Amino acid sequence: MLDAGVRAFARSGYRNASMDDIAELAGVSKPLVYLYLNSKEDLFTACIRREAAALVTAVRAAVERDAPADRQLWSGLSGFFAHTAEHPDGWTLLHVQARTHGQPYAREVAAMRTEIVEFVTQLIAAAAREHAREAARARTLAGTEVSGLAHALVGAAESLADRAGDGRAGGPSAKEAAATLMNFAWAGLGNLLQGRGWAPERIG
Amino acid sequence: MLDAGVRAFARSGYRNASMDDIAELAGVSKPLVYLYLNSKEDLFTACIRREAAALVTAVRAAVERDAPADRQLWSGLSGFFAHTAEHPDGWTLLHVQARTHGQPYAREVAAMRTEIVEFVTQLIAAAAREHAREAARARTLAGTEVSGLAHALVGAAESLADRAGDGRAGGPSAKEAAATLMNFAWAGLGNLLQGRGWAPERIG
Amino acid sequence: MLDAGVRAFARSGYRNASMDDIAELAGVSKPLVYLYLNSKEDLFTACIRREAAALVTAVRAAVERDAPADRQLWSGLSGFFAHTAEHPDGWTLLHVQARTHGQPYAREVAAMRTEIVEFVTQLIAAAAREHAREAARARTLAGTEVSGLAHALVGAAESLADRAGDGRAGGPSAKEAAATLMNFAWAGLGNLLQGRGWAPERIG
Amino acid sequence: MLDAGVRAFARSGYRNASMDDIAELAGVSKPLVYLYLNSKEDLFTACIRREAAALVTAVRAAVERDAPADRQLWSGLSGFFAHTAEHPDGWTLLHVQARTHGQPYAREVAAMRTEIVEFVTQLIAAAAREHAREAARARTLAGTEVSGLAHALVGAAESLADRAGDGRAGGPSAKEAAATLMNFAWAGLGNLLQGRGWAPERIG
DNA sequence: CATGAATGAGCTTTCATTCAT
DNA sequence: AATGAATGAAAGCTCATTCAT
Repeated sequence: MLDAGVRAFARSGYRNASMDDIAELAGVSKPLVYLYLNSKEDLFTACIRREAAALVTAVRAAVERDAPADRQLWSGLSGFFAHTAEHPDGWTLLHVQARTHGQPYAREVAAMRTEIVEFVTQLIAAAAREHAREAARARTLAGTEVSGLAHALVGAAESLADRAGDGRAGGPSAKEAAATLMNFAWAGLGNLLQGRGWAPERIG
Repeated sequence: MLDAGVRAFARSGYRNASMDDIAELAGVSKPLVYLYLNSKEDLFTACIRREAAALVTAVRAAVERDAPADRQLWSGLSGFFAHTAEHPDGWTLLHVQARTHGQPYAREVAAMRTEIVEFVTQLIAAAAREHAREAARARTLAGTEVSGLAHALVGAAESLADRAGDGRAGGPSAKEAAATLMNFAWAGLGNLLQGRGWAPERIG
Repeated sequence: MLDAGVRAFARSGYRNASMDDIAELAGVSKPLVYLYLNSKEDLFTACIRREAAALVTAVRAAVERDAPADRQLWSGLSGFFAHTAEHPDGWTLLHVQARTHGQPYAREVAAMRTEIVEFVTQLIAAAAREHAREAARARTLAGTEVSGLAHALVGAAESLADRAGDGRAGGPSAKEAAATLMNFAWAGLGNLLQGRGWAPERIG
Repeated sequence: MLDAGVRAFARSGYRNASMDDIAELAGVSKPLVYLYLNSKEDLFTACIRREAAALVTAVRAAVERDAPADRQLWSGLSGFFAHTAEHPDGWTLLHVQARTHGQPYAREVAAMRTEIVEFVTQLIAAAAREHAREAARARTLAGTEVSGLAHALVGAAESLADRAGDGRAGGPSAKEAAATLMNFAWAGLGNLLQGRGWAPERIG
């Protein structure tokens, strides 16, 4: 029944998907939907929560604990791309629809996002510590720098996931996408740690 | 009058924003809205077009022509973040709402996005050429690599712009966001050019 | 200006014809229409009155006074068919549109119709008197009989006029239509006068 | 529910009768009307079809098969007048409203009318054959003459029915109206068959 | 005298939501 | 537990009508 909701909401949008459609898609009668999920808003919330939980769970399960930080990040990204590719409706629901319809829903996915960003932040911090052990003149990163990188990384990942779900099959595989992203992000991190970050020095 | 449309659509979504609301917000009567913009769909299209044009214009104006490629990219990003921060409703309209409601609108912003991605692609290619002049053992980038980088960069920028418009003031300034992104992407470009990309195989 | 009204009302119907259409058709601005004819209802009424007057005038002018009654009737019918064929919009306005939209307008054309029916009634009565002078055993007609014939005659004439205006050119000419009608009506009158009317005698 | 539609449409006209009015008249809520009859147009069509079928059925039932042709015609006319007098709204719907509002509806009643005209045509032809058996020097009628007579007869009948439905009680009864019409038309037929038609040339 | 600009009111249609069964 | 039947409320759109110029 939630399946029907996710699918309908993802494909038609919250307003366009009617409760009739959803009930029919689920193969049950409309009042039954109301019995289990009190209202359209509640149904939408329930769908979002389920998809958010599924996504977080998938990413968590994909992460190779006890591996080096970069490897953990890479495996997490792989898991993320694999899950969004396998559940395009769920991803659309979270990343497109939930954001489109005001506060209660947007907050719901914002919470999930924060969770992921924090996880990435910790990985980056761990990587920085690892790096510090190995390299001599490593500098310490400010919190905002780490957080900035994490946000950018997550943002780029979301973008790639959107692009993959655009319907054109034959795009990059989940692991390829993850590798592409690591190429950019990890290099940036390394440079930053060695004091070779990019800066608009030429400005007054 | 378009202002009212942009604001209402951005905040309530296309379906939820009623023509009554928009008319009231614009301080005019509903029939007047229909007199100037023939239908709700036309109004939506007009809003999207205006905001897309404004954004592209702003970015174009911000780019420092004749500067080195990285500097051009940075100034363009700064302009982008400055504009989206100053016009959060316009940005939401383009990036969230227009994508949510079917083909005609999505195509409109897809065109704008393509324009920007191509611009970034050219900058990256130019940077690669500059780099080739300076560094000895620079390798040539494949077209897909450049394009991949451009997409990731634009995607990350969009994400950061979203975050900035979330309403929580005190986020990073436009220039800081641009610098973060440069750090994220430019280093990746450099590493790629020197054949030092990240790859999962290196790890256990 | 009334021309435009007649045409628009006849072709689109009272509700479908908008004041915008009419003003544009008349080549003037809408407020001007309101200046001369206070409202849409007044405009409609004015159109009906004009067309009714024109029709009655045309029929009156066509009647050959001082001729025998049958000849008068025939010439009147000819005039009627000629006028309705030449002014199909006017005829539609009177016979279709005015009847469709409630009391005030329906009454207007009912008055005109009454006038015509009375005229026909008098002609029939005159014919009866003429007949009485010529034929020996003529019987006197009851008022209801005369009136019934007049009504039927006028009704049949209206029907033929409708059929003629249906757009298929090449129908019978006005004079032919009038002759056809005379064939039926006058014979019926003659038979009645000679006591050879049709009656359901066989019923109990 | 169709009753309400017929009544509202007949009295107010298609455009003037609002779905609110109809729903209220039917004692149900507006959405229910839309549930059963999909749109105003469909409701109108359904009303027309029902009334047309009812009228045709009533006329068919009234005709005394196996009686002589004139008797059949008379009984059919009686049935027609009786039905229209008993269902004035239905008659108005068919004869006034359906004709006023464009092709799909007009066609619907045109079909019914054709059916009736053809029935009358056959009766007249049968009468001519009967007449030929009895009278010696009967001439054969051309098809156009028969058809013209049928059209005129039906047209006159329609007109008389309109008059009866005008609301003024005390008009002629159904049988009287039928007799009047028979007098009007049957005599014409007889004269025609005997070559004694009326023609303008006979006069001065 | 004539009009461009503006609106109040109403119409058709849809949909989330609820009872009686 | 499950549903067919019904509705209140609202939305997009149109049009007769009026001022300020």
